[in-house]
Amino acid sequence: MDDTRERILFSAMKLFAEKGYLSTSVADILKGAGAHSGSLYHFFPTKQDVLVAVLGLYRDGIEPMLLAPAWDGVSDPIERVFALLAAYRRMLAGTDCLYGCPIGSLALELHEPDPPVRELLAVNFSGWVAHVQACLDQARERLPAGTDRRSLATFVLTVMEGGVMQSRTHRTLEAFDAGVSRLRDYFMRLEQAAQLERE
Amino acid sequence: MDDTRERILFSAMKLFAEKGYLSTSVADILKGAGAHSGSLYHFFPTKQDVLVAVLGLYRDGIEPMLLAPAWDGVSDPIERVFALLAAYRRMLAGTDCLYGCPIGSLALELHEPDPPVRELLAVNFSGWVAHVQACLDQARERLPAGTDRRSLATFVLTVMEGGVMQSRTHRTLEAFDAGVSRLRDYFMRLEQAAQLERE
DNA sequence: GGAGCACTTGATCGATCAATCAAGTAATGC
DNA sequence: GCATTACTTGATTGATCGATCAAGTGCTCC
Repeated sequence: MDDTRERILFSAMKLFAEKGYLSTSVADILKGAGAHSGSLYHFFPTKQDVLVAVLGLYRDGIEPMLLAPAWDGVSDPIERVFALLAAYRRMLAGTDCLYGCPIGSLALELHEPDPPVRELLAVNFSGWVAHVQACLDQARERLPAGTDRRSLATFVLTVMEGGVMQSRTHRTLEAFDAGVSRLRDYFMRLEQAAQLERE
Repeated sequence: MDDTRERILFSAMKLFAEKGYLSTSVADILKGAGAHSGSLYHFFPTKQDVLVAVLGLYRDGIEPMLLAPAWDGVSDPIERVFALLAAYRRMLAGTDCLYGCPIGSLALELHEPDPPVRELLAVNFSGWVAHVQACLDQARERLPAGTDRRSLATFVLTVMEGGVMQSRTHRTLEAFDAGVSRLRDYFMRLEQAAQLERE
């Protein structure tokens, strides 16, 4: 079959998200893919190259797999930011707070990742932040003058990842919801301040 | 010697923070401690029990090892919150953004930790949040009436952990600093709002 | 001084790991 | 119809893992 490479890739993606990179053995990946070790090593020089390919899938999937469904029917740029956070909340809620953001998990699991891996983790974060910043840029006039929108977009990712981490640990949505509520409050105050500026 | 147990414990603490739990072998711990496997297994039934003991050290060390030095000479309760964040910033800066919060790293590395481990991770987070909330309670009158101070304290940990994660990945303090700046801005606006309320 | 206990030493175990490789199959190009 | 290339199969390798254990050391208490 021609799709062996893809079956291996998606099996690895699933397992890395569920059990992490180190706890997933090559044998696990092969079992999930219905393939044999020779096939995996035909397509990928090492296990780490499988990870690199998986991180590439995430990078390329941000728009079509994550943002498109999350933003379906949501046009307001600031609401889109919170719709994205709501998508992560659904992921947490749908897995009893077991799985949140696979990139964040891998980023902290791999303490000193080889350059290509760290690069791809960083690219995934940057891509996410860039899309959020595009929303903020669109809502530029609703934010106080001089707002550092790149910094604010980074902050949104910070709140998401920090919330996911705590919610996974406590197995409760409380920390994630607290983060989103506080971010809501912050945005509300920013919009209020911008409103006052305009008067 | 009587301190073998302690040497093992502190060697494990150091290595878990540097390389994570899974990437640290029992042999690594023994080498760092100058001990032999029989000694380790005399004091701890399994490697996981070493982790449990290390997490206990962190839990008991929050006040004397983390807060006391961070808050030395800082009495204002809200400044204490940011002094704590500054301590983490120093940790990041002093290690080229390699090491941030060991609890956060372990929390995301161990995807489905055994109950005692997850419990101790959660207890560490809760203890940290409780101390921050104590600061906020002290500054109660400087915050808007009805502010959920527990939620706000959780938010502070969220910002710290999310910032550390990104800064470690990018090997840059930018994301961490962005988070702290935004949190500063948020607190400033909260204090302003409380000020207006009082008039 | 001897029994009992706490702890150390280090060889060793079976399991599991990522990775290799020779042999085999099937499709393509000429 | 033959050679070439792409891919599959699965046994196997050596390394490393957490954990065990029998033997030994040295202290304490009576």
